[in-house]
Amino acid sequence: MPELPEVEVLARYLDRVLPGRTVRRLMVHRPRVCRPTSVSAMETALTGTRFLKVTRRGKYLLFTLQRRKSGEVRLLLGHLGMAGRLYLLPPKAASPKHASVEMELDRGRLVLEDPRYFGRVTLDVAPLRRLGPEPLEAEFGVARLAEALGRSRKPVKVRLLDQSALAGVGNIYASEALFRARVSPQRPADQLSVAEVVRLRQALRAVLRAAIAWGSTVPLHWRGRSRRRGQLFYYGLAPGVPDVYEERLRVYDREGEPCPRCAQPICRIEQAGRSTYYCPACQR
DNA sequence: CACCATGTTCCTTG
DNA sequence: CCAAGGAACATGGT
Repeated sequence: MPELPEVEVLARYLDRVLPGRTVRRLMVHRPRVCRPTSVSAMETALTGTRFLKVTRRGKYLLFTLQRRKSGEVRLLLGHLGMAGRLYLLPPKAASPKHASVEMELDRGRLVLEDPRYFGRVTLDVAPLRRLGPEPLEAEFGVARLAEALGRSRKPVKVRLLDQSALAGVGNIYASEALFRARVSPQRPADQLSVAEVVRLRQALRAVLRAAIAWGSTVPLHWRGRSRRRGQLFYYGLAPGVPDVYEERLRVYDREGEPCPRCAQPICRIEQAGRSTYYCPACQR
């Protein structure tokens, strides 16, 4: 689920629903998700604060909260890891099996459901300083991408996954962007031509923007009632709804299928311990 | 049982 | 300094 577009879609949704609501109680089922912040520090810092806004940086959710009396503002970081989902539940609904953190609000509960427990909810904002530029910002020109790539001889696919070089690109969209740019994932990052960097920048932005426009690659499903009354909540895939997740991806998880451009079979290789999908004929 | 999985960090080896 | 590899985190799907 969660790369830049999915986190962006979720942040936009939460920013419509959370501002103004108060954290009544924090329930940390897995203390690890807060590290290095302690559970008690989290409780002290968050209980009684109000959401001001929800934004995104890389794959992180940024929750800005304010304490009413003092006006003190704090930042809470959320990360969905590999499989995390964040959504609102009605006040009395049962906790999901793998809820790692729940926040009881004035109406309902904000739940991080995360079967693999790789997700984070923490007051430690240090990870933000290590992030590279945002690929969708206007300032992210060819020069910025060239700068991110030019300092590394690693394969360009591996470099794209480095969050300190470029923020928000994960394993799916790295493959997809390289395919659109017709650049081989195995090319050393610092050896792309200017024309290739131009294509890759355009491809990255197109792929990410398309996924956001779609509503994320994994279709978001909304349960509950009226959107206007804030009853709506993100719940992932609804039962019986076909998973159109993969239909939009051109190469990811399509080993052996015909390339949509030249019909040669898509290849899967392993890079830095992770799968890369590409067309050896189109991408050089 | 085996192998794979949308992420990040830390550690070792060269 | 860099690159590359592995392990750890923990669970579920095929």
